[in-house]
Amino acid sequence: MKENLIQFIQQVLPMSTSRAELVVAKFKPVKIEKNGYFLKADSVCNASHFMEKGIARSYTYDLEGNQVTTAFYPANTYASDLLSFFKRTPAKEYIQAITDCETWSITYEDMQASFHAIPEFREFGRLNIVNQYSLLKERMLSNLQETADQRYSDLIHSHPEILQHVPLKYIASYLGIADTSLSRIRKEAVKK
Amino acid sequence: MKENLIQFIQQVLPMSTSRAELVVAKFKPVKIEKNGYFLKADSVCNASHFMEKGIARSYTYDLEGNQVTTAFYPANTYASDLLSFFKRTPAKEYIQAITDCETWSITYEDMQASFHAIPEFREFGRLNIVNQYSLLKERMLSNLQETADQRYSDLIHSHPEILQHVPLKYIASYLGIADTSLSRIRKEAVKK
DNA sequence: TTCATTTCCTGTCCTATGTCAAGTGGAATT
DNA sequence: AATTCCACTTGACATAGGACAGGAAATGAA
Repeated sequence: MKENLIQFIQQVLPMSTSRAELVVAKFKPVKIEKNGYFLKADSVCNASHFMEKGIARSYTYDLEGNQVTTAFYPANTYASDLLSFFKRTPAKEYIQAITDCETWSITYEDMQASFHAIPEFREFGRLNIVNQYSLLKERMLSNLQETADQRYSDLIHSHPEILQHVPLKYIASYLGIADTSLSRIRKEAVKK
Repeated sequence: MKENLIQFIQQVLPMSTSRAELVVAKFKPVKIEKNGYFLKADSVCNASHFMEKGIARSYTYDLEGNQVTTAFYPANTYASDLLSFFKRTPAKEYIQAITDCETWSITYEDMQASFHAIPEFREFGRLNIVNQYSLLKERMLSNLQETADQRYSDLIHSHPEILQHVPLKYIASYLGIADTSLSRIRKEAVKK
């Protein structure tokens, strides 16, 4: 049942399958319907989710009150507000299901307990955060250095499933451009 | 001697000063002269540094071979290539002293040993990474949503010491703009 | 079905920023 | 002192992307 999660963990930190089964023991299956919320802003993120099926996104609001999509979470990625989860502070973001989703989820308490009991778990936890940090850094660099059409092209090549299910306006704000601009970029891209 | 480091740690994770002294025990003083390197690309980051004095920056090269400054590390911040340090992989970045620097530094081996021995240390380590992640996220959002002159203004207000010591071209590439554009932004800013 | 809403595309015009080339002043080198 | 760099500025022009308004197409509700 938890093969994907186990594989994900072994990819972050190689370990025997028997150890990995210990690590995943406290993850429980959760289903969230399309448009439902994993997390709402101003509440403390109490669970951390591995995406088994479906696509979610995180978003927040800018100063003018517009929604800004900050990340997409397709299957086999890890969805959580790290700051809120680990520091027990109110989240600044919403995490919402774009399609029906199934996850393996673990609460803060269970994770802390497992961190204490299972050295591999805490090492996995640390490396998982470091990986997220690294992905974010690459994304920031690509925002600084690449043009919007390069970033769009990168996104749909690395995660084509996003294009299938996600409204373009979400993708536009994720890329940091107006939805009209994305529309034009797509028009140009078709020509090539 | 290590007051600043101890204060930094207690700010990340409140704990008694006696516990904090355990945590900082393995940090050693290091001096790096202006233009010297904390870390070079392609080597594994073997030490993690708390900036006691001075300013450093990290940089990498873009596809056209231009240097891109990715971060500044003024006093009382934590300078390290997290991915290289924790995953033991070759760094993609250089970390260079912009002025003469003094740091408190710890090796990977000492940190791993202390992680095992001191629960507060590993909790501090995790929260420290989470904080870095959160700062990076805020920076990415400001890159997406704010104009270059807003970002410049944010930077010099939050870290005025950077402007004193750092060549403008480094600041420009950090902000993701051409140095000529930064020059014009500064001209406009003077008027206001 | 019909009506309302949302999503997406397109045209026009505008602004922020990039590119390239030239020039100034200061610091370092000889 | 003369020379060479380097950091920084400035001007002219080009371009990516934003703002706003209008309209087509898809979606959802009644």
